[in-house]
Amino acid sequence: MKSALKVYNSLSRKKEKFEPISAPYVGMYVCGPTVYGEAHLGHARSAITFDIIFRFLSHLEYKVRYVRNITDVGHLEHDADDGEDKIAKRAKLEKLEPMEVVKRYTSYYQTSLRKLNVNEPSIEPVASGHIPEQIKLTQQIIDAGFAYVSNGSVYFDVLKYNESHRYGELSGRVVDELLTGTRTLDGQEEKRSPLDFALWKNASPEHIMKWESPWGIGFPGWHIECTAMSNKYLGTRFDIHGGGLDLLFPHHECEIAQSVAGLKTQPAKYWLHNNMITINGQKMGKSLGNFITLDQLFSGDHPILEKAYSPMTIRFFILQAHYRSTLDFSNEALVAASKGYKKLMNGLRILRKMEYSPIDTINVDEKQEQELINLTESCYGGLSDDFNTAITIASLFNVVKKIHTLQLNPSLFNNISKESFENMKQTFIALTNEVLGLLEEAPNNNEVLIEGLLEWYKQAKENKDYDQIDRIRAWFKACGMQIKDMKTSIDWAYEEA
RNA sequence: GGUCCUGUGGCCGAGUGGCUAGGCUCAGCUCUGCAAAAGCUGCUACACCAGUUCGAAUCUGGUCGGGACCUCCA
Repeated sequence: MKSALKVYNSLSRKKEKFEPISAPYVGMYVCGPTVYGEAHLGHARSAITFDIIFRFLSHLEYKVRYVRNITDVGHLEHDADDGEDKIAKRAKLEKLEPMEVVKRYTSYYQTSLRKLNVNEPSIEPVASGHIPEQIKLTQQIIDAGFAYVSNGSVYFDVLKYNESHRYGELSGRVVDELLTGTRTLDGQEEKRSPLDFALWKNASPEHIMKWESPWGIGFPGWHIECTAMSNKYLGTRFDIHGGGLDLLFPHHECEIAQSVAGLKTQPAKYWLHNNMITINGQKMGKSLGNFITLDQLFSGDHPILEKAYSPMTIRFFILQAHYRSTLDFSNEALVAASKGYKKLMNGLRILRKMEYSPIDTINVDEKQEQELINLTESCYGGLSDDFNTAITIASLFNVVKKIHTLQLNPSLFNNISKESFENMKQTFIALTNEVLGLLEEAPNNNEVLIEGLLEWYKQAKENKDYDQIDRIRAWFKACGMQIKDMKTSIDWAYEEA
């Protein structure tokens, strides 16, 4: 199964066989969020996409080191020149220390992802914690002759780089075309070419977040952090680099250039990009202001939300589409996802308790046996084909149908072997829980259930049905609770014994 | 304007030369104290035009529509 895994590589624009540089080890770097605002559905898609990849590779027994960064500095507003640091801007706006902003939104992001059952990456480095590495890498690029110092800032020399390499190999862009299409912006005088991007920016005195460097006081450019941190934790060359499709250009293109220029190698073997979530046909994003935060989804507190959607519903919704397709948000689609998710969980509940139990002599029917085997294998087929969770989920639903059939007609067990049943059961549970990360969400109406039981208890008391009373008390006890009989009412309490 | 992606049934969404995707919705049936669940059946699916082919939703060309990137963005 391991050898059959195929992934779509944005660099080659083809599906390729997945062969790690040094199996069984896999290094994966994914661009995480800039923590200057609440995490939204788009963040969830990226996180879940690479969570699945992380989980599936681990499931295939690769030893994966998954690095996902937190950008807490260096992201500029507007354009790359006279823009303001996003974090600093937000900090001013909220009258907070920049690190307060970072802390708040980092924890918001992590908490939301935890609710979505996204596993934590192996390493989650922050840009501000890697300033020396970024300075060092910048120096290496200067030394290699691909960057220049200008007015206290350092810029990557795109045209120079393009003489010996190809700037645009990932995004399919051509430098000449980029030049003609470039708008003239203010503050470009420092740069030799408008395509040049900052590796290090000179900080003005009022700038809040700044560090010392060989070129004066400043802060790192946006693209350099990912190259510096991926290099630090995964080496100069690693297996997978991921991120949102919107990061492909210029961010990932620049990463390649930085790595090739400063570290003399292509950073990643496979480049994977998840597509966007759209709302009314348009990309959901910060810039358009049409995003829905994860908390809003969970609480339903947003004008366009008709109701609240549980984290697992969101996860299921995202997994029902392939990660490279755009996925359109709508209440209707979310409601459908919610029901589909519950159907899958109901199947899981039945299967968990289901044992191989033929009622007559076993007489394996070749056709039914093969059908069951195919059903089980098709569940893997989806994930193995560029992590196509949509296909895997469709297959899982076919298994659910089979589960119901077996539950209704246990005599069908006679026609299948124990081995293939157990294999099906194990596969279903493993893929659903461990790989897709879809867990059961406990019903949240326990209060109602307890009230109902107390009502029943009261009835039993009135009827002096002591057997019934004892039984109900035992149920409460089993839940760490006890019933309190009072003169005028009945209530429950936590058992203190 | 440039580069790229995309258009699938009431809705969402896989597929990519011949084989039922799947989920949700709606209608009918079986089961059923009622209901739900489950099962079965059905609801003019592949934007349009032309071509390649024994055969195309799937390949090629064109038309129309939608989107992404080119500026911060998952």
